[in-house]
Amino acid sequence: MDLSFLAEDSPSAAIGLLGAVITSVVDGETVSLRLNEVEAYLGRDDPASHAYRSRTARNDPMYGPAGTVYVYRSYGIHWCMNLVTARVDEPQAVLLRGGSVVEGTNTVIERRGRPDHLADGPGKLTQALGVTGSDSGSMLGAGRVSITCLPVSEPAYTITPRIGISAGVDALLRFVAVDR
DNA sequence: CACAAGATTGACT
DNA sequence: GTCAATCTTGTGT
Repeated sequence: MDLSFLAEDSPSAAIGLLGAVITSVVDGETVSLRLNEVEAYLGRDDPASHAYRSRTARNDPMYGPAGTVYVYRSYGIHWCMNLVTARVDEPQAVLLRGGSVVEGTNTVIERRGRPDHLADGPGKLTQALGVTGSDSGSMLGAGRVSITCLPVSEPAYTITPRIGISAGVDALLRFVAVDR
């Protein structure tokens, strides 16, 4: 799988991820999601980014190479998953906000504890894949998570401001696939 | 060292 | 629509 597009700036990488299929193998169970909602975070100049201030133990993976997985705990309860983009020491990432299950539906229903709303939110998507903080810092394809399919054609998408942030609210960096 | 705020979700009124 | 759960970072004392 050619993941070189992840080395571009996060907005470009985010668009390239729309329609891509991400797969995890956790506890012997394979789950695949087609991504349809992502957000770009720009790093040091982006007040909404975790890398806006200093480099810490949490955001350290953001400074790694494109294709690094960055997972953080949200509101003390959920895990949220990003894919690092751009180059080393340039802390950019794409937050995976939503997707549709294309493989392992039964496993996802079991993990989510309900038959619907399986991956329509960053915390839900991460739980569906079985990804936790222990996956943060690992590399796509080398750990439990990989990209197994890219969009076949240019994805149709809409652009909106990002969700759930209080700084940088004007930036149009959320990308939602039109044809889910 | 104390404490407020957060890239959210699900249960409840 | 409203609200609690729960932990880590960043900032101030």
